[in-house]
Amino acid sequence: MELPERKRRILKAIVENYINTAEPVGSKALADSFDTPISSATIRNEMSELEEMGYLEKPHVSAGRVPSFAAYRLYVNELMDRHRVATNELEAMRLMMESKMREIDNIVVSASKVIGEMTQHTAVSMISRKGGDRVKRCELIAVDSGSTYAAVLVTGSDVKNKMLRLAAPVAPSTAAMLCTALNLAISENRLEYLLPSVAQSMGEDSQVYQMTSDILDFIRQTEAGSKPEVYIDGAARLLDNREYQDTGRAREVLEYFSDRSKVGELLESADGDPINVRIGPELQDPSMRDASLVFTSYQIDPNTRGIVGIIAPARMDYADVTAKLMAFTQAISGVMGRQRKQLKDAGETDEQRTENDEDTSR
Amino acid sequence: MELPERKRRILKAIVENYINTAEPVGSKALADSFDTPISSATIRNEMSELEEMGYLEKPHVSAGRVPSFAAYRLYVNELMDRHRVATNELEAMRLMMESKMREIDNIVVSASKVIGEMTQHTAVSMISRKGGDRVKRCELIAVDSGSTYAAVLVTGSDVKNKMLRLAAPVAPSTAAMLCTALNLAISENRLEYLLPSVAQSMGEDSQVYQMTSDILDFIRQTEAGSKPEVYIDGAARLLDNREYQDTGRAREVLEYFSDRSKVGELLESADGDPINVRIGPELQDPSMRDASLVFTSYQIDPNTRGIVGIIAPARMDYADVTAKLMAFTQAISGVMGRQRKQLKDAGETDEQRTENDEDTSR
DNA sequence: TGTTAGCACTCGGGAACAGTGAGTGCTAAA
DNA sequence: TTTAGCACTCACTGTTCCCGAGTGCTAACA
Repeated sequence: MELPERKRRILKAIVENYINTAEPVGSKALADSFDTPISSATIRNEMSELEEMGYLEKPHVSAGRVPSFAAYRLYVNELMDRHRVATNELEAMRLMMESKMREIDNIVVSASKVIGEMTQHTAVSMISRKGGDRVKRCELIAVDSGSTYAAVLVTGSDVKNKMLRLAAPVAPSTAAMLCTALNLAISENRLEYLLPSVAQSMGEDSQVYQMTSDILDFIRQTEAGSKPEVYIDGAARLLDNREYQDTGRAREVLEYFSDRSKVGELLESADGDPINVRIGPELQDPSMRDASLVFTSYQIDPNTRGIVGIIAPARMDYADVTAKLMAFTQAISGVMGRQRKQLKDAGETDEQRTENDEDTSR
Repeated sequence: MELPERKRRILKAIVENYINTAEPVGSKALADSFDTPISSATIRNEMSELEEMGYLEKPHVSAGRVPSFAAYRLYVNELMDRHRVATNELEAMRLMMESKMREIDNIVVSASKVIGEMTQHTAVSMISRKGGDRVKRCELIAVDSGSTYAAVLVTGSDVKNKMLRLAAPVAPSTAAMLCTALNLAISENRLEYLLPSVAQSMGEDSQVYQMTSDILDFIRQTEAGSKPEVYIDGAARLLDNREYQDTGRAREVLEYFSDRSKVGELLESADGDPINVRIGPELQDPSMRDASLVFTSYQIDPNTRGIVGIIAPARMDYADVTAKLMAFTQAISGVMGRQRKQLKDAGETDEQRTENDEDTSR
């Protein structure tokens, strides 16, 4: 059931007005803001119908109307102007990205910083790896005289290391043997037989047994996929919004933020859309009831993608935020794409790595 | 100039009263709270003298008095009862530490969580390494067909790795040679001659040159000491305090928190004292003017120490907080000590690693 | 039939105001 | 030196009142 044009225009105006002022909007003020002359009475009629349809709410009888969550949803889906970011803003973002990427050695952190500063909202950012990376190889490196080793795991796209502190030294030659056995087990995909066999040959009390067990744990952990790290930038900016002037509310949300895994789950839910918008109740969490999350994802490499978004009151400038997020994704994909392409090209021409490449890989 | 006994008792009572109620304390209420009968008029006289001496302040003429920062300082230095933590609380802490240490793989995070939950304040925690760790060895590991290597650096106490993405493949044998050269240069302490010599033999455009340069950067970076990671737990708890009901103030402090390096600097300033207390203006930052920081440090290994503390309004229960921090340090040093001792003992008896050991090294 | 003008009604919020009570400083007596 | 007494201050609270923005309804109008 399509909303008639005039209702759409009115609803859009109400949402935008409310986004800007955070105050219930009344019929009179709204009538004035239209260029086509239309009386406040007419608007009142339309409003009361929109209210019946569930798009508007009255805080109390003699106040104006406030958009419902359904209204925000409709606004985002159909009403909102998908405006482009001004070129000077784009330029600013590009600059910001460049400087941030240089100064901070992590794309996730940079992403949240850039988006946070651009939108002046709380930004969240994380990296999501598709599937657990299979461990391809393992190296053992003696750190000191032999009672500390570092286990280094090589996966398809990453290298991880972990210190193994042993209760007694293990000879380098023994470690080397263990390493060979491990790599054999890895390549033959027979990891589960390794521990029993070590137990048999060396005994369950041996340092080697302990070591093997630790390494296997480490491998399992790595393949299970590390819990993704979630970064949050500018949580304090939340307090700038009228809806969080009440410390109780603010506390709830900040508390929610501090449980990164919840935020991470939310972000993981990104579907194929370029921009995902979750409004208020759609976030499924009471403490976030009057907030919205807008986020997008970008490819970092074939099985890694970054997700970045902002969390702000449901009354937020969706048009602005989505535009900025889009611009960001484009910019970053540009950088990434160029980098990947370079790598390929370079395979033939052996040309020098460029500045961009260096920035992000650092 | 020593404060007479009665003034001390009155000041102490005022501070403690204010800590509990967050409300200006008046002469009458205070007189009642003393067991030795003493009239409110007398207290008024004493109070007005204490005010002259700079220990008390009046929010306005007909309110009670509020302790000044100087009063807090005096309270912490001389007046406060250094009470011990109740044994059941100690037990709770021990349990908490055990579970946290198991579930979170990082001592810094655990420390802040435990202290944060114990005190119900915002906890900060970091690790500070004495001096840049010298790199002792370097390994190169091929990740894929040769265009990606991982550089693994071994320092006295740690192992770090970093991916080197190359524009063109480098043969494993070449990498091995580079590795040997690197280790030679490291052991002979002649790193600065390496790059020029690679340039000469391989050319400045070569992948090996690029690789060497990246590795040298990485080494330099590692030896310079990574910027310490600072963890903050329960920032939202700040909002529970009356002094941060005002969102403006709260925002300032949260903003301050988000700049970890500032917090880190503060913590680094720990001197030899078991407990450090920085009250209000002593924090040297306008946004922290009415907050205090109480922190302590504990040894992790010979040149690594952990620092943990809490940030809360200047009106905080110093006695409680310091006691809890002390208890924490003791507990953690106990764990660490046992671990170290075990390592040594184990050298002779080759006994199994214990649970504690495993917990913290994970 | 849809739109508009007019009107009575609602109700949150701000201003004005008075009363309360916890607090103070001062003075004079114990 | 301490204390009782007293006058004074002033934040805070509750009440009342009024304003005005906003609504719904009705009747006139295009």
